[in-house]
Amino acid sequence: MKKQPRADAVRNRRRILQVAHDVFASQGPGVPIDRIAEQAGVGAGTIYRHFPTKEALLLAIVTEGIDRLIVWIRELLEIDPGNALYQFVAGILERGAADQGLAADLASSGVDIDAELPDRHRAFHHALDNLVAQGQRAGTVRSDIDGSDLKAIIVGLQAMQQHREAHLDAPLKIICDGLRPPSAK
Amino acid sequence: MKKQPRADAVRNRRRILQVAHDVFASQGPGVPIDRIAEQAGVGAGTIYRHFPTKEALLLAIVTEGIDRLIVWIRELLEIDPGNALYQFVAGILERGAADQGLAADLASSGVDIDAELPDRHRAFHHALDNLVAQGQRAGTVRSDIDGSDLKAIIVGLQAMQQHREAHLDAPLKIICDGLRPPSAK
Amino acid sequence: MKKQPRADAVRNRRRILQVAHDVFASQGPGVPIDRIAEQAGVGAGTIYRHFPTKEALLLAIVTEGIDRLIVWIRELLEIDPGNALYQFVAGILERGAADQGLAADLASSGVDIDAELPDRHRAFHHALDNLVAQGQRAGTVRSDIDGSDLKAIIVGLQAMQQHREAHLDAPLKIICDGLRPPSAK
Amino acid sequence: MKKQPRADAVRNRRRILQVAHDVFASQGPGVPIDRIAEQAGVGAGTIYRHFPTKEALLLAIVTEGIDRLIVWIRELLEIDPGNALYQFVAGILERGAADQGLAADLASSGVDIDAELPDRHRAFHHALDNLVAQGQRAGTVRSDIDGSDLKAIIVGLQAMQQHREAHLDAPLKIICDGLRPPSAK
DNA sequence: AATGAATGAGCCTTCATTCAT
DNA sequence: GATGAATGAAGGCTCATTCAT
Repeated sequence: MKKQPRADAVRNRRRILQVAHDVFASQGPGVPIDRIAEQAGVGAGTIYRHFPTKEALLLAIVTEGIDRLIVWIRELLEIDPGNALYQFVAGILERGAADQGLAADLASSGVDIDAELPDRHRAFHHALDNLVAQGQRAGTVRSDIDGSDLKAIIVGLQAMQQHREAHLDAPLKIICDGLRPPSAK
Repeated sequence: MKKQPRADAVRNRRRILQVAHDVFASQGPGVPIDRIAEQAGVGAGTIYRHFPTKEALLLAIVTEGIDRLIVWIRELLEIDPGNALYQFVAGILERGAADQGLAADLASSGVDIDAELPDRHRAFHHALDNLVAQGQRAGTVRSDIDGSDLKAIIVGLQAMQQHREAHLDAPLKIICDGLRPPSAK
Repeated sequence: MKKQPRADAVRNRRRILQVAHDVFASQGPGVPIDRIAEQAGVGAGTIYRHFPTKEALLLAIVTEGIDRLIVWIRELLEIDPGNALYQFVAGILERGAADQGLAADLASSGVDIDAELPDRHRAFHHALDNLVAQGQRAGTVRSDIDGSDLKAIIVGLQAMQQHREAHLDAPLKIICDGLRPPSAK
Repeated sequence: MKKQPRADAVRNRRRILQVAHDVFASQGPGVPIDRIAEQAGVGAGTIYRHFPTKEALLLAIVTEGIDRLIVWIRELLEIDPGNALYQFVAGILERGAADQGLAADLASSGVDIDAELPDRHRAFHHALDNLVAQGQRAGTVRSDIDGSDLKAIIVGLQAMQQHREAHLDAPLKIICDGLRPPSAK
């Protein structure tokens, strides 16, 4: 039987993930591991005990981000299936979209997230398909798109959010309007 | 009177810019200068003769990209002011708009393009304002947006194009529809 | 409370300082860091862990050298204030005063030691002033000079020692005789 | 029979020597050849046509400096053999001692001038021997020194001059007094 | 388990020297 | 002969990763 991990080890792992998340989100994936260790108040070696590689750490963070998104989508759908997609899209721009700015950076640095995390990939796409489908069922979303298209839109939104120079209210409106069925405008 | 640069130097400079463009576009700004030198068939020193810094090389490439976009916008406006914006948006997704994918990478690696290239920044924004305004004058573009909003959209489009997993026809349609005036849908 | 540094780190730091001292003294400050690392049996990175910059390493060495000189002056003054200056001057030529030969090299390579190490500068000048003043009080040193003049003399002596082709007995005698008060010759 | 060198070639050679002299004297021997070329208004290749190596250029400069010193010594001896040495020593500190600061730098960078320029070495030592001997004959210089000792003194003076922080009047007095015969003080 | 020192490959950049124009 | 572009070998420094403590 697997030994229970020590309490402090668990605490360290969480702390590292949180700190790494913040640091990477604010300074990009280029930050040295040592800086994260310092911020987290642990030794560099400790990080490597929990994550075999810097890339593994990054993937862990992205995984958490995706999981959060999936949960969030589920919540939104439970409350208001017809508007869930619009709330989701707006939310991406408002809050922790930084999570996934990381994803973009990672991607552009040659890491193929979908290949590294096939299960999350599937789960995420499933959630997105759902999000779109329920909106279509409610008649609030145009019928000629699916989850993949939404994925692309999300990627775009995250890029906007990362390089934003000003308010993104108008771009958001453009996207939302574009997502509605022809009759609804 | 300043002597004109030597023919071979000019050729090399062009070759370096082209190769660097391709390499950076496909592998991000992290690629070592040596790799570009190798690809271009020149010594690393030669690159540094033409560009004092790796960053300078990157900026030169981005500058060229922006200039091309500006020219392109002008051409589109001359031919068909009402649809120019839509052709532009579609074109970004089609052709190797990786020019600016670079810009995004650069930005995320800490270089502030707008600050480094203030004149291009202005010129580009001017062109975008124009693109939007003429569309609005023709009645083909919604009236509550301006060039800044288009800039954000472009950033998003480029991100989509860079991380594309599948066709982007639907996302493009979404954006274009969203850009049209309410009545036009 | 700050943890005390690890034993091996301390050992390495000392070893690096010693090796660097010798190597720089014998080959000038131009030697690559890698060579010092090699000589010291450590990786280049280890040197940079202890000294953030090559220049910092050089300054650390010079600092140690100056400190040694200051201590030495104090000792000489305690034993025989009247002759301390002469013993000091002679000692510079005898022992491996290459400490400061380094200083000269450094200076000629654009590093302003006095500006980088203002406290050592002051302390050293203070010691030199003392050395001269006590000799003057004892009547063994001419009265129209001060510590600054001695500093210049030392610089000269070190240069002689570094470029020496033959015995320096006579030059030393010249200097010592020149330092005595008129009556004493 | 050897072709006459072209007039412009001669002019270039002189110009390079002069510029290189000034630049090296003021910025040390570390300055890139290209900078000298630029200052001299010639291409880097031109320097290499005249001097096979950077070191060769440095040696040429030093050679000229030594030759100037030799001539100067001869002149001083013709005018006032008894005081020539003192005028020489004082002159080193006043004027173009920078010539030879170079020599010191060169030496510390591993070039053995005496070995590279054996004839100048001999000639210079001969001149120094003369300078001392004639002073001794006139009774103005102590009898227990020779040209080699003076060489060391010169090396020291040049070092002083290069690192001077303040007036060198006192150090000069010290040296001169030390050079006089016991009775003369 | 944690620590943080050590490692060493790799990157950007410089510059003496060569060579095509 | 002159030019200045091209070369490529180093050098300083960083940082992911390993390992002794």
